[in-house]
Amino acid sequence: MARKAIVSEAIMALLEERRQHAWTLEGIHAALTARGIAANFTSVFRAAEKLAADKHLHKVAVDDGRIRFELAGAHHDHLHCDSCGELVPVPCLVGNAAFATLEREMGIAIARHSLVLRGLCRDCRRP
Amino acid sequence: MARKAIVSEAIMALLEERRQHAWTLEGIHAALTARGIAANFTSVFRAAEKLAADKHLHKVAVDDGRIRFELAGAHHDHLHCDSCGELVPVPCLVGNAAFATLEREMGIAIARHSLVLRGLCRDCRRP
DNA sequence: CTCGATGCAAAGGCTTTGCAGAAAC
DNA sequence: GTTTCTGCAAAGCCTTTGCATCGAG
Repeated sequence: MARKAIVSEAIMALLEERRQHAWTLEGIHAALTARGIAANFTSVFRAAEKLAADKHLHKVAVDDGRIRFELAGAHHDHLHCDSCGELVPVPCLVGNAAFATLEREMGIAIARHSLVLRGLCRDCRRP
Repeated sequence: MARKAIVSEAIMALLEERRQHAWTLEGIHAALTARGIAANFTSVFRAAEKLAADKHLHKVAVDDGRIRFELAGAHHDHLHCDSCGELVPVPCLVGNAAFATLEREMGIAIARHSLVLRGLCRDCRRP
């Protein structure tokens, strides 16, 4: 190491505070700025990519085309709300047994997965 | 209707021939070109979007950031191969009972879902 | 004439890279 | 000095839109 990774540390600290929230780069950047860490957007991008490469963060893709980052750790899936666009964490619905069966039947190897539900979050369901 | 939707029909014909394949716009465009239908890329984009809006096609998002289109119809999920990048159709692993339980427990409404597995497809698993 | 489909060009949105400067060792 | 992080600017990539034109009714 040759220099203190301020941006990376700030990102990790931010995401630790909301352990299951999935952030866009823009969201991370805005949140850091809001707390007085005026990091450059590119620096946020590079730090987040590095953290993801180092397995500290996960990248999540949803249909709106924007990548989101969240803390690696206890696995969970997501509900992408059709109304407000939030990506809400939900417990994982898929059991290991299902994966093992599928691997055997199809001859594939499953390393991880991403389940994105579409519908309405709790708040948007009852307006 | 005011004019024959040649591009839309060509897209539907193409996707009907490989019912579970998920196509990028670029892939559709190339395939149409290859079979002598020199449609403009924009026209492919608009036709595909319209077909998706009309529920004839589904859009699938994966981590590489490129949207894919496939025939709507019998639901299935996908394996995104870490090696070759193909999006391979696999049978759905999630039961309706699981969704119903989750809806009740979390107060959400689930309309549909997208499960993308990451790992190795059959061909890439044994090189 | 009217309405939707098409083509070409250009703009958009978000992601990614190049390069120079700064900081820790 | 070496290495890594940071910032600014610019490029890239794919998606999307504007505008003029074409074609079927």
